[in-house]
Parts: sequence; structure tokens; C-alpha cells
Amino acid sequence: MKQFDTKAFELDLDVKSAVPIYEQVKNAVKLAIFTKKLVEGDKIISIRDLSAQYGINPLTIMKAYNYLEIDGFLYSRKGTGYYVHFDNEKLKKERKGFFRKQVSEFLKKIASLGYTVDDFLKELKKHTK
Amino acid sequence: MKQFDTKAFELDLDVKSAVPIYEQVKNAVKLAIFTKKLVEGDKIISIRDLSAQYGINPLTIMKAYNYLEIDGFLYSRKGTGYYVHFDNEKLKKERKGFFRKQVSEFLKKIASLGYTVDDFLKELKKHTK
Amino acid sequence: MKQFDTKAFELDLDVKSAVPIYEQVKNAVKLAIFTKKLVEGDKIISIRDLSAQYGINPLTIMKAYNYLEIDGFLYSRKGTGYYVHFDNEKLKKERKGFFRKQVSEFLKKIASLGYTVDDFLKELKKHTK
Amino acid sequence: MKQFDTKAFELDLDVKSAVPIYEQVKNAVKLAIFTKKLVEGDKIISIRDLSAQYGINPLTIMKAYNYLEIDGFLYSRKGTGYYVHFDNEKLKKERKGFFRKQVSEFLKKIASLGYTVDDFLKELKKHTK
DNA sequence: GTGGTCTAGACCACC
DNA sequence: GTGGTCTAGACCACC
Repeated sequence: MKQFDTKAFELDLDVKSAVPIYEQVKNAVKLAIFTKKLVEGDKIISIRDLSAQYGINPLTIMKAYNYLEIDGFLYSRKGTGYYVHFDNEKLKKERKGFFRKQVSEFLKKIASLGYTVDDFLKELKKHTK
Repeated sequence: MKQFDTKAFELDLDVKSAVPIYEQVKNAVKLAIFTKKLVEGDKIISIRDLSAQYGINPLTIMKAYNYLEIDGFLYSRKGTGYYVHFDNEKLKKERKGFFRKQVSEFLKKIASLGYTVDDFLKELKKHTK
Repeated sequence: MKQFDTKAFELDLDVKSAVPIYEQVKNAVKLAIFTKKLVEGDKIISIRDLSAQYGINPLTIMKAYNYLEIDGFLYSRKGTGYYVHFDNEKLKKERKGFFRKQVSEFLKKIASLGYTVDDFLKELKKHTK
Repeated sequence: MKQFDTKAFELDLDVKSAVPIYEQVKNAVKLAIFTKKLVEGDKIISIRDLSAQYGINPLTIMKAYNYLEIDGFLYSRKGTGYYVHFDNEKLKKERKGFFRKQVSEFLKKIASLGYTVDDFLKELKKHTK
């Protein structure tokens, strides 16, 4: 019964990745919040359970949850667990910032490959057809 | 006259960056090859000269050149230096494939944040101004 | 107890050899994998421990592990160590292909010296005695 | 007319190879002698011509010819060039030694891949069919 | 504890 | 001159 009222989230953990595990956990939670799979007040899966499910060190998960708490995505209640803190205003801003970062990084990347924006727009047409 | 027949490449080195120095060097060389500033057979600036120019340890540069050799962008001739191995066919395919992967991953990412292509195009205008 | 869950491998290190130390380490690990003394998921002895055991610089061992990672034999998890990545299918094919290439090259070489397969078989007997 | 009475030899030069160029030259000459394409008294292609043909540094070729002279495969006549010294006895021994080295190295290699002599004999059948 | 990057400097083979 | 290997040691992020 232990997970009765908690909400899990999708986590494509890749231990072989260069991206630190705590970052992967952080990103998975944020994505779930951005896409409203996790909403205000939801109790998130416990450190212990997540640790057991994926064979990750609990300290690593705690680090992820801690950062998420600092960033205002979660809050902790001693003895009960971590909960989603859906601050609509802040979220919007964060989401926008996240998006912009994605765009800017992407543009840098293709530039470093010698591609122009026009090349991208052409490629885009193949995807939007 | 010592660098008479070698070709340098643009390198915006940022020692404070989180991106390792050897990665920055790697990317700069790759970009020069992708954009055909360096072509098949060109002799690239020597480890020692590049080391001296930027105050980077020679080992760090060798690491970069080494990875580029593994990836087939350079080859080394002991006693003479590193040369560009511009395999046009393979290169084109790799570059195109890499680009497409970037585009497709990017589109997925923004979609998962609830953004549309139009949102992106709007954002794009801010960058291209 | 620190090495409780790591697996060592046989390493006949010869510091005086013309074969670089990192190559010797690489070959020892590959052999252990080819002969299934190391299998998928096994945690390999840490850079530091191996370094201490043989009095080799950690960087040298890291270089070996690094190449093995590039070749897909190992993968690293920051903070925990290097693990064997035994892709059975790929491995079998590679090993077989490599072996065949060796045989075919060898046969060509001795033929070009004017030796026959029978000459080889005679020579072989001296080795297998 | 300059090459009127000199004999060339096949040289598959691979500047990208890890094998030093002077070694490649040495081996090519030796192979030509072992297979009797070059025989006693033949005048071998001059350092200058070989250098020009392959774009190799003359010093590198001189090094190869020097070693071959030391090993008794060539002798030099000041002002005229290098000549093949076909010492039948010595040659036989060298050839035999070369062969044995090939065999022994080959056996080590396949052993390091985890293959047995029996595996080799099976593979051999496919080649001798 | 683990791997990852970087340095300063030595010494070698090759051209 | 060139690349290639190795060391001793510092400092960092991650678990």
C-alpha cells in the first residue's frame, strides 16, 4: 500500500550517459511538471522507492529532489515526503526560460556544424509535412 | 617560416567553460573541416605551436587531435605532424545525419514542453535580428 | 572489503616492452572479455587500485579504459567506476572477423615469403610440443 | 635515362600507418629480395628518385638503405648507388628467422583473442579448399 | 570512495 | 623540428 497516494513519473534513466544521474532525475521531474503530469500537491514517489526501482543511490536522488526544492518545484514535509509545488507564475517563466535555452543551444549546435538557419527551415518542412 | 605550410583554424578558447578544453579544440577543428576551411591533406598547426599560442598543455591538445584521429578527421605522421583526412563522402553523410538528429531531437523536446513550431519561429526572429 | 564487488583481470605487465603500457592494459581487459572472465555488468577494478597495484600512473590506466570505452568494451559511471559492456552479438562478430583477418593476412605474408601451409604446420609442431 | 639500369621494387607506402616509413621501405626491399625480384648485383632505385616518387624525405630512405646495408642486404658504391647483395646462406637464415617470427607472433595474437590452434586449423581448411 | 581534466616536465622515436 | 608515452600531483564533479 505504500505507494497508494504517490505519483511516479517517467524516467528514462541511462546510467551509461555522461549526464549525471541527479540531472536526469531532475529533468524527468521538471518535464512531468511542465507537461502537467504532476500538479500542485501531488505527492511524488519517495526517495527510497525510486532508489529501489532504479538501483540508484538514495543520496543521488535526494540531491535531485533538493535542487528541485531550491528551484521551487517541490517542497518537503518531514516524515511524509516530497510534494509538487505548482507555482503557476514561476512555472511559466521557468518553462519559457527552458525553451529559450533549448532554442539558443540548438542554434549554436547547428552553427557549429556549418549549417545556416535556412538549412534548418528546409529540414523543418520535411518534419511538418 | 616554421609554420609556412601549416593551416591554423579559428579557436575561441574559453578556459573557464564547463566544456573541457580538449572538447573545444575538437569542435573548432571539426567546424573548420565542415566549413571546408581545412581540406584533405592540409597540415594542421602542430601540437606544440598551438600549445604555445594558447598556453595550453600539449597533452590536452594531443588528446583533442587524438580523438579527431579516432573519428577519422585527422591522421598523424610521426615526425611531421597532423593532417586533415577529409573523406568527402563519409563526411557529408555524417554531417547531414548529425544535423537531422539534432533537428528531430530538438523538435521532440520543445513539443514535450508544449511548444509549437510557430513558437519556435517567433523565438527565432529574436535571434536572427 | 573495498574491492568486494569489483573484478580484477590477469595482467602480465612488462614496463620495458615496446608495447605501450596502456596497450598492454587494453589487451588484458579485452582478452578477459573475449574469454568471458569478465562479463556484462561486471565492475572492473578501479583506476586507482590498478594504479596502486602495478605502480602505474592513473592517467595511463585511464587512457586504456578510455579506449576500451570508445571501442564499446567498457562504460564508465562517474563516481562509481568502470563496468563491462558485453554486447554478445557485436562481440562475437568482431572477434570472429578480427580472427579471420589475422589468419588471412598471415597466410598472405608467409606465401609472399615463399612458404607453404605445410611449412607452417611443421613450424607449428615446434610450438605445440 | 637516369633510371636505365636501376631496379625499382613494389612499395605500398601508407603514410597514415603507425609503422614508420623507413620500416615500410626496409620491408619492401627485403620482400623483393626474398621473392627474388631483386637479385645479386641489381642496382636499386636511388635515394633521390625514390624520394621524389613518393614524396618521402631522402633522409628517411637513407635510413632504410643504411639498415639494409648493416643487415647485409645492400651495399653501397660511392657515387654510383646501392646494390643488392644476395648472400644466399645468410638470406636463407634471415628468411627462416623472419618466417618463424611471423608464426610466433601470429600464434600469440590469436591466443590473445581466446582462440586455440584447433580453431585456426578449422579456419585454415576454408582457405585451402 | 569513484572517474575526469589539466599541468609541468621528462624522455623517446621519427623525419 | 614533429608526435607519443609516462609520471607526479592538483583539483573537480559525482555517488
